[in-house]
This record gives sequence, C-alpha cells and structure tokens, in this order.
Amino acid sequence: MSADGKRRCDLERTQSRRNQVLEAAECCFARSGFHGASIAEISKAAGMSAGHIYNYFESKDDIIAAFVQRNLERVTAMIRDLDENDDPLQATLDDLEDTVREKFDPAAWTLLTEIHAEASRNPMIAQLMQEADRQTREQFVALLRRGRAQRGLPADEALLKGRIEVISAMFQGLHLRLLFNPTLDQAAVSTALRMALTPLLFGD
Amino acid sequence: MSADGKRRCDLERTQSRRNQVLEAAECCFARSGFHGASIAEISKAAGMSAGHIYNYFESKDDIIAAFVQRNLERVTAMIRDLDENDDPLQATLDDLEDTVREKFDPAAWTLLTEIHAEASRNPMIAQLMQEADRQTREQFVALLRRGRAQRGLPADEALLKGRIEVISAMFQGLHLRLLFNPTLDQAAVSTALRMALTPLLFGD
Amino acid sequence: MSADGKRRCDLERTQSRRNQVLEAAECCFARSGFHGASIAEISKAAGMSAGHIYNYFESKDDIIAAFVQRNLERVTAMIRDLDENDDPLQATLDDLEDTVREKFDPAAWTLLTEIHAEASRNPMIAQLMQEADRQTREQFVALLRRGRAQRGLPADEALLKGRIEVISAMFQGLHLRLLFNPTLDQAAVSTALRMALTPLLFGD
Amino acid sequence: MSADGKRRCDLERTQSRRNQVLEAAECCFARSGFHGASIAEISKAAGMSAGHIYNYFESKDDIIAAFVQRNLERVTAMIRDLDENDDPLQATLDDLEDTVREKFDPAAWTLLTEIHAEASRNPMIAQLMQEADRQTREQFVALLRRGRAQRGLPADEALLKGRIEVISAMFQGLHLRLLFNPTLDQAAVSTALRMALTPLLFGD
DNA sequence: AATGAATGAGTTTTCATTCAT
DNA sequence: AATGAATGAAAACTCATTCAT
Repeated sequence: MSADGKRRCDLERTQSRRNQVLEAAECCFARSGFHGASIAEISKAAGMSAGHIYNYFESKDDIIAAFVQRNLERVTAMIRDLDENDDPLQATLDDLEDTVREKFDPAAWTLLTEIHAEASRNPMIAQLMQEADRQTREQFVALLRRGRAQRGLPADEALLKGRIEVISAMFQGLHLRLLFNPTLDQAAVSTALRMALTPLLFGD
Repeated sequence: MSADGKRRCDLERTQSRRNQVLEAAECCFARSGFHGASIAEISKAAGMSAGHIYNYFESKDDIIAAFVQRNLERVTAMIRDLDENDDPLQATLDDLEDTVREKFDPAAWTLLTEIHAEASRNPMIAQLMQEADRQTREQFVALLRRGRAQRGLPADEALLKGRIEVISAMFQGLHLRLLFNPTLDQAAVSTALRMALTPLLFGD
Repeated sequence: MSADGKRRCDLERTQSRRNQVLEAAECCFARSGFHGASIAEISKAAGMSAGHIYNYFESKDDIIAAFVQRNLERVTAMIRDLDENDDPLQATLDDLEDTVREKFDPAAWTLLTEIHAEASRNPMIAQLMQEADRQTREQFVALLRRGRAQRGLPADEALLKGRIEVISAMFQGLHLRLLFNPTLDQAAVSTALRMALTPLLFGD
Repeated sequence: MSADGKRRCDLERTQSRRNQVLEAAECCFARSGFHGASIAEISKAAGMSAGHIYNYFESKDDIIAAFVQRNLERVTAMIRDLDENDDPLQATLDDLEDTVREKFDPAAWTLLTEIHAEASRNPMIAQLMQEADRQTREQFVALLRRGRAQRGLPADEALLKGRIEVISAMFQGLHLRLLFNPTLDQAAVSTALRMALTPLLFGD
C-alpha cells in the first residue's frame, strides 16, 4: 500500500510537473511560435532547469504534441456544453453573441494558427487533431440529430455532415478573419452569422 | 537602346531568378515550414549556391515576405474574376461547385496555415496580409452592392461588411476543415454552403 | 551557507572560465588580430567548444571589450606604483631604465596596436579607453603636483596637463618605435628620454 | 615607337587605375578598417566592378600593401621639407605649432592605427614600414648632424640615434594621445613639446 | 529529483575570388 | 577592358540534448 501510494503520488507529481511545463510553454509559444521558442526559454518560464524537462518529455516535439493535445481538449468541451441544453439548436442561436465574443479574445486564437501550421507538416500532430475532430463531429451530429428530431426535420447522415462542416468552417474561419481584419465589427458579424446559421440548423 | 535593352534584360533576369528561388522555396516551405526550411535546402532546390540567393533577397525574412506577397496576389485574383459577371451574386452561387473543388486542392492550402502562423507573430507579414485583405474586401463590398442594387435590396455599409466577413470566414474556414477532416465530402459541403450563402447574398 | 558557498563557487567558476577564454584569446588576437581571430580558433585554444563560449560572453565584441578592459587595468597599475614613492619625480627618472626595459618586451605591445585600431572605429572601445586614460591622467596630475610642490615649483593645471600629454606621448610612442625600428638601442633611448623628461618634470 | 607609346600609355593607365582604387579604399578603410572593408564596398567607391579590381591587384592583401606603401611616402616627405631649411634645428622649433596643428587633424591619424595593427601581425607590411622608417631615420640623422655641426655640438652616431627615436616617439605618440584624450589642448601640448625638444636638439 | 555545464551540429549570412560574356 | 553572376568556404551565433554531479 505504501508502495502503491508512493507510485500514485509519483504519477500525480509527474502530471503536475508536465502541466507546469505546458503552461509555461503557452506564453513562449504564443510569443515565438513552436520553433522559435527554445527549451531554455520554456525552462526559465517553468522555473525548472532545461535538463530536468527531459525527465518529463522525450523531446521538444513531444512537448509540442502534448501541448496540442491539451488544447484540443478545450475545443471538445464547447460542444459538450451545448449538448446539455433541452433545445440545443435554439441554444446555439441564443448563445451566438457570447460565442462570438469569446472568439474575439486574441488569447483564443494566437496559438491556433501555430497549431494548424504544425498539423500541416507534422503527421503525428495531424492525426491527433483529426481524431479529436472526429469525436467532436460525432457529438455534433448527435446533437443536431436530436434537435432536428424534436422539430420533425429530416436528419440523414450526409445532410447533417455537410452542414456541420460548414458551421465549423464559419466558426473556425472567424479566427482567421480576426487575423486579416483587425477592424472586424462584432455585432455585424453576429447578425450575419445568425442569418447563415438559421437555414443550416432549421432548414429542410 | 543597347544599354536600355541591357537594363531591361537585367531586370527580367533578376525577376526570373527571384521567381526561381520562390518556386523552389514553395516545396521546402510546404515540407518543413518557413522556419524549418533552411537556406541551404532552398538553395539546393533552386539549383543555386546559398550565398548567391543573397544577391536577390536581403534575408530569409525577405524571402518569406516575397513568398507571402506572391501568394496573396493569387487570392485577390479570385474576386476580380467574379466581378466580371453581369449578375455577380448569381454567379457566386452558380460557380460554387467549382470554387469548392478548387479549395479542395491541397496545393491551395498546405501553405496557407504556414502563412497564417507567420502573420500571427511577424508584424510585417500581418500588415502585408491585412492590406491585401482590405483591398479584397473593398472589391467585394462593391460587387455585393452592385448585385443587390440590381435587385432593389438594401445595401448599407454595416450590413454588407458583416456578411462579407461571414462569407469569407466560411471559405477560409473550409481550408481548415480539410486539415481536420480528410474524409470531407465535397458535394455535401457544396449543398450546405449554398444554403448558408443564399440568405447572406439575397436576404434583406 | 551551503547555498551561499555554492553561489560564490559558481561566480568564481564563471570568472575563471572567462579568464580561461581571455587568456586563450590573447595569443589568437596577437597572431591574427581581433577580427582575424575566429571564435573557433579561440575556443580551440581555450579547450572549450565554440558554443560554450557564449555562456560566458554575449558576443565576440563582448570578448574584445573584456579583453581590452583587462589590458587597460595593467596600464593603470603602473602609475599607482610610481605614486607610492616619497619623491615621485625623482623616482620617475631613477626607474627610467627599468621602465624602458619593460616597454621593450614585445608581449607588452604587440596587442596595443590592435587595441588602438579597434578604438579608432569601435566607439564602445574608444569610450572604455578614454575613461581609463582620464583616470590615469588624474592620478598623474596629482603625482606631478605633489612632486613639484615639494620643490616649490609652479603647478598650475594647464602647465601640468600639457606636460603630462607629452610625457605620455613619449612612452606610448616608444611602442611604435619598436614596431618601426627593431634595431632600437635601449641605452641610447634611455639617455635621450632622460634628457627630454628632465625639463618636463622639473622645469618652470 | 607606336608600340612603345602604347606600352607607356598602358602603364600610365594601369597606374591611374590603381590610384583610383587606392583613393577609394581610403575612406572605406577609415570607416571599417582593413578587414571590415569589403572588396564590393571598395569597388563601388572606386566606380569599378569588383572583378575588374583583380586586373590591377592580386588580392585584397595586395591592395592593403599598396595602400600602406602609398601612405608611407607621405610621412617621408615631412622630413624632406625640414631638410630644405638653412637652420633645420631652429626650423623644427619654429614650425612646431604648425606641425602640431597638422597632427591634430583626424584625417591624419585614423588610418595610422590601422596600419600599425596590420604591421604588428603581417610581416610583409612590417618590413615595408621598417624599410621606409630606416630611410627616414637616415635623412633625419643627416639633418640633425648638419644642424648640430653648425653650432659646434657633438654629433656621434649613438647620441643622435637615441635622440631621434625619442623625438619620433613624441610625435608618433601624439596621435595616440588624441585617441585617448579628445580634450587634448593644442597650445599646452605645443609648449610642453618645445620644452622637451629643446635639449634633444641643442643639448650636449 | 534537479541542475546547468558542455557539446556539436546546424543556422543565417558575408565575402574574396573566379570566370563566362 | 570591363562586368557582375556565381561559388564555396568561412564567419558568428543558437539550441536541442546529454551527463556528471
């Protein structure tokens, strides 16, 4: 039991140390990008020696992978929240202003571009993201199916999948719009988004 | 005339050399990213010594900037094409399948993520892109206004700007969807896109 | 105490490492000049990898500056010694043969020309040297004033300053003479130097 | 004769081209030092292509050697001027203020330090300078002997040589003083110099 | 567990020199 | 005679990673 407790304690400690590094890495990555940030920089931010980091991560790529993994979990959480509503379709429209407001927070997207770029050339990262996205899509399909069933609307697979992709594209594309157009008007975007979303959610 | 011819020839030669480098850089950048690709790698691909590249570009950042600039021009061209139609709004819908097909070409988007990541942390690149985007938006506003005027639809600035942002987000977000979901179905996406576009283009 | 001991030890170690580099740099600099000597050359002479040097110095310029600084301190020491005599003026004349003998040691001057050249175009080095020289001149003025006061000789500022400059010029110029004339005769030079020094030290 | 004229013309042309390069090199060398100045920089200043310079000089070191040679000739000229006076010793003292004023011109000494540094490590340059200095010393010895003979003063070889060295050291050292002390006062220096020179020129 | 000294391969960049034109 | 495109060997500097302590 003591050995067991020790082992559990060790695991927890290791997890907490890994998190300590990943949290420190966040600001370094935001500032300099995955490849611009050095282990020395990260280790200083984490309050830990550079050498010691290698007790918790195999390599820098390993840190990046863990970091990406961790951020994917945040995205997945969003859908889960929506799914807890009685009328998820209506909730999506009702929450729109809030959702858009959150998207406008730079902290939310500065690192996304970095992650996407990494996925474009690092197959391991791509796989990670694709798997997470697959799960999210499944949840989204279920949510959409339930919402449309409530209203007696058709909900065949191909139809749902196409709409989900376009809805996702709109929201993920919003981050890019902020990058391209810093003068972006939140209210005007929300209005237009609602116009585009409505037929996708409720249309035949 | 001979001196003039010489000078023009020199300028052309310089331009062609720059293009030679930029084209060679494309595959290196796609493979390793802007910062993962080394000058040595690029120079080898361009069939030119590393040192010689510096006769045509001030620095690696200069190469990246030129590369980004060059790619932006491709984007701008798309709107120009649309604008040549008599009924641009209808043309947008009619061309949709083609537009989507083009977006599905990996060559079109593998480097976009890299460019976005660069813009996220390199202010010079960000400025380049924002300026290009501003011009494109202006053209797009004009196009939309003309199309809506033909139909007697309201066309005030704020309304147009919001819709343009969402339309752009949808199309730019499509690239990300391909990254996240390689099983993406082109036909289903086109159908859903049309549904979302219709109210944005023709709605009050 | 242990932490304290550790820290002191670290500082000492760092100092000793820096000295190790500077001493190794000396022969490289003498052989190839500041800019002809490469970090690789220096690092090999110091028995240390090239990269590691950058843990102790910010840049090559930093090494040069530290090196110059270190050599300036040797110069300053000379005046301090003279100042410890009861009759500094007479001591200057009495020590003349020894002083000249020291100047004839090539180790003393091969690097001076390099330092002077560096000061001519590197403002940071120039400032370093001018500040050191200012201090030395002040000490020298004080010494001269004291010596002349003992003898009831006039000691106004302008008079002292002019003479100090000429005395300094003679001694510093001696290094150049060695460079120009390797057949230079030590005894003859000492005799002539005494002739020139006498009125400067004791004349009205 | 025509061939002869051609050859002479070619030689003159070559000489003039070499001078063109050396004159252009002067400001480059002053700005960046011998090793900091690039052939490209020099060729641009000379209004000549980099490649073409190699038709007139074997290498960069060859340019430096030619440049040093050329500058040495300027120094030698000074003594020649003094030698033309009836009473060269008195003339030396009379001209003192002018001589000092000339020395204070930065254009006169910024490159001297560079030349000295080069001589310290480049044996070919050292030899060049030593030979020039030997000639100058001989002229100076002759001048001094003549002046002292006029006055019935002793003029044995060893005595003269020692004094000449100290006189040279004073004047050459003056350049260094300017480098070390930008606040140097011209009048005070002239006065002190005269005091030191007098016994060296006229003393037994 | 934790450090940080140390390495060596790799980076961008510069430049003297050559040579086809 | 003259150009300047082209090269290749260096330069200074960075950094992921290892290892003795």
